[in-house]
Amino acid sequence: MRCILGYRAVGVTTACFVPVLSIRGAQEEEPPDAQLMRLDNMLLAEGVSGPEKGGGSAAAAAAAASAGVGPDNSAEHSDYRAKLTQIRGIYHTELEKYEQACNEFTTHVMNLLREQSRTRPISPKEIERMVGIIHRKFSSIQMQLKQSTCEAVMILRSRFLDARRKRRNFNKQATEILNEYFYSHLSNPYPSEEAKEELGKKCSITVSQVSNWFGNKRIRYKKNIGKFQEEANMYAAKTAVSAASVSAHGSQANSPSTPNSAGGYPSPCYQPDRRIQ
DNA sequence: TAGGATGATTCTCA
DNA sequence: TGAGAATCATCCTA
Repeated sequence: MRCILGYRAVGVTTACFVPVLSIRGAQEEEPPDAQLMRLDNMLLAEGVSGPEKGGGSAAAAAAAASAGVGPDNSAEHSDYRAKLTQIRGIYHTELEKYEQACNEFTTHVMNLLREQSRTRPISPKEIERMVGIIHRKFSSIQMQLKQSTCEAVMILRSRFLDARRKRRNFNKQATEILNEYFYSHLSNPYPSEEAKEELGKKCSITVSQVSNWFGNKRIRYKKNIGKFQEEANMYAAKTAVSAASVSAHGSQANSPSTPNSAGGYPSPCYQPDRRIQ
């Protein structure tokens, strides 16, 4: 029996159905359709069930996206996708096994009834009822499989989100780059998507991390301008020196990503009277 | 080890 | 949908 993150595939043998083939079994309630539908929808949304487009990993990628995970390729993300693919694989294998077992068992029971029909009369209704019982039993086991799969996906997802919460401080160079951009655009510290992408590349972080950083920075700057004054002056001076150096050499102004400073951003524009409102 | 710094998440609003 | 604000969780340093 395989186990991923506490997910155990429910094994199936025909033996486990023999004791329940009784009239009492026939009177058991139908599996709740609403619950089954919810499980089906969830498995579909998670990319576990449903049509497989471009392999399980594609479905898992879609599921990762549905888990609020951007299209980055971090180790955590690929690990998440790999585990989701594994869950998907097990789910489909088990589902096939159930279907096969169901068909085999139905045939087996039909044969038994045929044998019995030699000694006693068996009506088509009775046969139909037996087949119905078998199918209902297998359906309830399928539902257990779906429930286990949903649980496994939920556990995987929550662990993934927990992992994301664990943070690492950006390296010094990345913080420098972000600060340089922030203080040189203090009058409008809202980088465009392109700028965010470029900053992300330079700092080896994702675009959403850049957005987070700027969001945090704007608020924290606004809340305590006094505290950041020194930092602002430092970066302003730094950028001014870079700009002066560039103009002295007069050759780097056309660099694609470094329009006005060695840090790659426009000339310093730190002006105490032009800050975030 | 306490407290500040910092990245991430969530909620609200325009 | 992006920004602001509050908050959480972790890191870092004295």
